[in-house]
Amino acid sequence: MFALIDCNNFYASCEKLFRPDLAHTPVVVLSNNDGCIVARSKEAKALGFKMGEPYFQAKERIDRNGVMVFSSNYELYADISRRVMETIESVVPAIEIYSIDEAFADLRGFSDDHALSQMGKLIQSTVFKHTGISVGVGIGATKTLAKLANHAAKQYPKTGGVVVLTDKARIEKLMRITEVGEVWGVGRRLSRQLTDMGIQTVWDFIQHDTGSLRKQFSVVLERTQRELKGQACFGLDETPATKQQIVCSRSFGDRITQLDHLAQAVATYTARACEKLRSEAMSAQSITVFCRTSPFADKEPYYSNQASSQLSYPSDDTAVFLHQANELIQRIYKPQFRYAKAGVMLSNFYAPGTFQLSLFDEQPKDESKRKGLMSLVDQLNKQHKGQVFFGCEGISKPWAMKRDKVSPRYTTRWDELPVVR
DNA sequence: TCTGGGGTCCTAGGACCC
DNA sequence: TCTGGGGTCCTAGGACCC
Repeated sequence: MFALIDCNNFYASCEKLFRPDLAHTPVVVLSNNDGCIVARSKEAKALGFKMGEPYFQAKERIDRNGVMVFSSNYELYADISRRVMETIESVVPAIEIYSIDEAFADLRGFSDDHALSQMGKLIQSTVFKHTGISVGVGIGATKTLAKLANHAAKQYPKTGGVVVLTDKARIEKLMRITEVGEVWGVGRRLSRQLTDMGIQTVWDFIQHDTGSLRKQFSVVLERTQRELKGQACFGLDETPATKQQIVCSRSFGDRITQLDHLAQAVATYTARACEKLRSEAMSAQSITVFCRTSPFADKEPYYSNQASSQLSYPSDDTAVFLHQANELIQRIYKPQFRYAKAGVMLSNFYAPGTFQLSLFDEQPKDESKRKGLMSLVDQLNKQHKGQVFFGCEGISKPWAMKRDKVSPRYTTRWDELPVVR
């Protein structure tokens, strides 16, 4: 048995946590650069604001309806997420953290519906008591069924936010009224293709012949169908797999035209990507740099390009990658464009000591001094982000992203603690 | 004027090996 | 007349997730 625990309107709920005055106010949270709406409180949902809606298009309706707007504050959300996950972990035998606001739990050994339902309610009330965040809990024989149950828990308030999906008749009833596009693993594209084939509901979908489903689509969709029929294809991953790539990219607050600004931005992203790399205790051999103009500006020409390079042996040294990144951005920069976004991708990872040199490779230099320097830089920046940085990252950063409406980092900065009067 | 960021997995096809 | 079979590795592209 699996449970899927999902925080309700997570980012919006985090913002409300320290603002009791906003308890019944509609709240939306914007993506990086204050671009799109990425989270909505239930009041904002009721007003019809959509996920992914561009802020500038919604702004007039936001003002008119007295909606409170926040820039995203990931430092806050990550800390609240950690508290939620730790609480769930203290109640259930094992969990897999699936995203910042979701976790699967293993409920093996719980025999009857009543016990499962009690467990779901216990998770819900404990998380709320410890963190102030409300969650929905869906329980089923497979992960995909737990997801479906969770969807029902959110959709139907009468459930109280906890749904146990084990009873055959109940499963059929739910599947007959749920569109196939709601299923975990069926996105926009597949959903349209399936509807075109006459498969509208989840129930239609599980009646379809498994073999032909695999032939026409892929093994991925076959597994999804099997999971919905109660055959578990996915287990609980308690230890997160080691990353295979690290990406750091941002849209700019203002368009960039100058090469030195673009190079500064790329250097900043490179430094951040290397920091993440070291926190994974990995080294990378490849780096890709990309930049592009806005795909939405139809009055100006579109340009997008990328370039990669390979080190002769893997590294986790920021200076090594900064050098590469600078060469790469010089290669793809063209002066006549207004750049909207750039990014850096690290790949080809090796754990320490696992890289195989070839007969004619030079022995890598002794890097222990560099390692010490990098770990010191990481330590200092952990205490206070941006405390130490490379000069090529720039100082004034005129291209930095917009976050005009960011709330205090209430739980992770001494000077931003909430004040009670 | 203004449209996010960071990931994973699978498949098909090409290059190459014996 | 007759033109193999079996395999790996890599990459690009497409789908999905939050």
